[in-house]
Amino acid sequence: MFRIGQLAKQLNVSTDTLRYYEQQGLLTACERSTSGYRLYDKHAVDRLQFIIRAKEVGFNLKDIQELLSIKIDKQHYSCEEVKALTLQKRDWIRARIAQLSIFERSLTLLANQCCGGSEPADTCSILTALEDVDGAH
Amino acid sequence: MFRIGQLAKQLNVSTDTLRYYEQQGLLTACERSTSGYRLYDKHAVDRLQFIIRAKEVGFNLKDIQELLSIKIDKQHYSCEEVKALTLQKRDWIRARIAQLSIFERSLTLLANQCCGGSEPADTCSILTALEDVDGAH
DNA sequence: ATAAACCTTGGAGTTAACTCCAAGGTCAAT
DNA sequence: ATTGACCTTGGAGTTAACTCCAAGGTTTAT
Ligand SMILES: [Zn+2]
Ligand SMILES: [Zn+2]
Ligand SMILES: [Zn+2]
Ligand SMILES: [Zn+2]
Repeated sequence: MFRIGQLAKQLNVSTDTLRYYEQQGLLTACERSTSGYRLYDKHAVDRLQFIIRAKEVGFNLKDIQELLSIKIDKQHYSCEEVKALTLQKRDWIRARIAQLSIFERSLTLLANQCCGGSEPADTCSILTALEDVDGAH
Repeated sequence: MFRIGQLAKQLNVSTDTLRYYEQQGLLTACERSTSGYRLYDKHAVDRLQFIIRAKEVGFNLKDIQELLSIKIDKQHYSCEEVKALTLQKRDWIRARIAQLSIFERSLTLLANQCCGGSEPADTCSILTALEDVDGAH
């Protein structure tokens, strides 16, 4: 049994983060000391590790809540559901990437057309492209 | 001269958004009617159009503030500065894409390893990959 | 005994870009 | 004269995941 600071240090998160996770229902201390200190055991470490890993692959805390409730009751969930969650998140990320890629291309195009010189920006093609009504979209 | 609702409708934004832009110093009404109504002219349309275009290529409102202050005083800025802003934003977007791509690959890998069947998730490879201490990173 | 390091709670602040609301004033038409 | 559409302000709420703070209680070491 160890206290919040020790768990935090062990997995390199802040104690504030751990209290936040508890508040979000992700990771509750299994016990409290007589003075009210949170006490954790090895299972808590595993659970926190799971949370951290899930974050590393792109799940948000809401996703992770779902994953955790599946994890503690695997019999009552199917591979199908877990995979669906994973693919759904992947698709969301793909959509976000697609949007950002459009931005990236637009900005690259704009930058390529600008001379980047030190003369006044009077005729800067970036500015005129953003101004002009007939800007090709 | 027209009022906020007409400008909003013309460029398909909400009046709340326009008031927000004013509060952020992006677009101020050139005049107020005797009763306090915001009044805009053609220049305001151009300016709002500029803001919208800049958003469409990925600039945020803070970037756009900078672009606008360059735009209204082009003599005192160089192409170099405008291009730098553009490239800087592009690089930021590239970094974000890179992070998301890592997520995307991780999730795809996880999904590929899971059978996705309707049997219980007892041995689901996605869950075990997130649990196992020796998970290859 | 006392200082340092740790813990508690509740609540506010952060970022971005809005969005919504309440309470009230204005304007055009019927 | 009264409806309805429009406008004003100020302020709160939204999302995500923390982060920071204050005021106080606990533990450990010297
Ligand atoms: Zn140039
Ligand atoms: Zn230029
Ligand atoms: Zn399976
Ligand atoms: Zn599976």
